[in-house]
Amino acid sequence: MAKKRNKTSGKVPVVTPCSRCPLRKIEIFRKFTAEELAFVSSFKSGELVLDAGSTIFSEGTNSPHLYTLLSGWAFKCKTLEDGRRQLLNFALPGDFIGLQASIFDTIGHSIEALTDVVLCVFPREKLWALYEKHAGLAFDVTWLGAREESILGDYLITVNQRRAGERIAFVLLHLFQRARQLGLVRGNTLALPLTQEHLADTIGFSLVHTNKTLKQLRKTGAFKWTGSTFELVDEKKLAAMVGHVAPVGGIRPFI
Amino acid sequence: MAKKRNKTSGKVPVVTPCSRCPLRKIEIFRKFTAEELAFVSSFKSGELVLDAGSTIFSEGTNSPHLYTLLSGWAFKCKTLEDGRRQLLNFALPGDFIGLQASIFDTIGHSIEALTDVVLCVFPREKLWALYEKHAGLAFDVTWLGAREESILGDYLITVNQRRAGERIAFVLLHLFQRARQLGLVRGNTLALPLTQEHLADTIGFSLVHTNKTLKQLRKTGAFKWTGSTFELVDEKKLAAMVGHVAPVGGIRPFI
DNA sequence: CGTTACCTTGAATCTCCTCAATACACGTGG
DNA sequence: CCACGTGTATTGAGGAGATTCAAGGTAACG
Repeated sequence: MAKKRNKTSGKVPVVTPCSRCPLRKIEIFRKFTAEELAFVSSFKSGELVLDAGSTIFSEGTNSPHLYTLLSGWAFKCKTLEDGRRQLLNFALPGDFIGLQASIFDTIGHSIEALTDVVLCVFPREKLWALYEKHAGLAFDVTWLGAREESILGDYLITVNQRRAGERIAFVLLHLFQRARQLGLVRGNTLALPLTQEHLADTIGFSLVHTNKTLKQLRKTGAFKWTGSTFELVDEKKLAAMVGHVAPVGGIRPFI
Repeated sequence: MAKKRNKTSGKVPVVTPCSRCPLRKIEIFRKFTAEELAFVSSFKSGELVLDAGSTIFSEGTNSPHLYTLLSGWAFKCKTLEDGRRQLLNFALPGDFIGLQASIFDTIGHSIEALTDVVLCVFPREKLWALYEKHAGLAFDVTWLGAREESILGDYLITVNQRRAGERIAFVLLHLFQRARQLGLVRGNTLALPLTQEHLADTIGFSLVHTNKTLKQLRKTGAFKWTGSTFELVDEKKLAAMVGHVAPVGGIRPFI
């Protein structure tokens, strides 16, 4: 893990200015007005670089900061007394992290880095100024919250009503599509930084059963997944297993 | 069902003005400033009265209206091709209905009235004015969205990681606590307008298994539930079965 | 008094879980 | 270089938990 750090540590001292944010080039993100860009630039107070496996937020705590994910993957999860845990959703570049903490003064889930990550840091106390001065950005924040709700609803029905194979197909397709929107897919191949245990905790099955179901799914030839390399061979076939995935499409804000 | 209508039909012609909204008296709702109250009053364009069983929103559609629930119970649900369905969350008086439709231009779930309901109607097109002129109310909208997300997260872990008995205990306790906050509980008794089938579709079990598990739970004596009357006999005992329920507490907005 | 909606129960079956063991890749220290 | 621990993936066997099918019961309503 220490070795991995080297990959990013060279960039650490230089904070990416919002005007040159690499995410702004991605077409699914909406364009800012000059005023909005100026505000967001002043809103951003720094960057946080963390290793894979780090905890970004702990369930039940609070923080003076809000984050957006600039690069890397993370996931939100809740843990039960006896150690069972549930992954709630994944965070990919452009996603907002810690909204609940700002709004309720305590966050209902932990957030953990799945890969090395870079986070943009915003002081929570200025969120109010955003609402007062930039209705468009305020609307964006609501949009991002509503999107989380929408994704959780999709997870809830998938994970509660579908069989093992369908659940796995849903999660894989969902993540692939989100990653593709962000330009993280080359050809049909994606660096998918999940273990089977993460997947098991997402769909609510034991690791063993997840593994056995995955074995069945691989036989269909719809995808290949070895190590951290995921290749979607036949998207339609995978989609057919799911029933339907209603992606939250359209142009989206990213702060 | 037609008979039930009589109960409310006398009130239909008279639209409750926001200044005399009965919900405003309930202490968990935050107080409006005079300006906010005036804006909300002008924002509200009418009331919609529907019988139990009516569909308020259909999955995948849109509407020129936003609603808040003034009285009665409703639930949000998603349906699969083969008819399996998943209840996502319940709506009680003061809850916002149709936010997703306003934000994404299409709603990801249906909403159905569980009892006869009265809804306050707001024109969607004025939502933007709310964001521009009343940052406080805009923040409230975000708050309500984040609360939905928080509740869905609780459902997701409960329904995915806990056993049958725990799931049922969670839902019953959750609903009881929400209803109590709204003054719907007399003594320890609540009019709970759910069937066992609704409960089954909430927790993700078959009706048969839900019924059998419920039978076991009743033996503990923690609650009584016959017909639409629910009595919480021993709250601590019920809470102990759940593990924990983290209620989204504190003062809340209602538009 | 028949219909409808909801609740209850039993029996057979299948899905998924737990326990347990093995295999492989990787990095560490001897 | 090899021995070892650690994290991840894989496989088998037996059992608990949930499903489905099927039948009956009760209360409300017209």
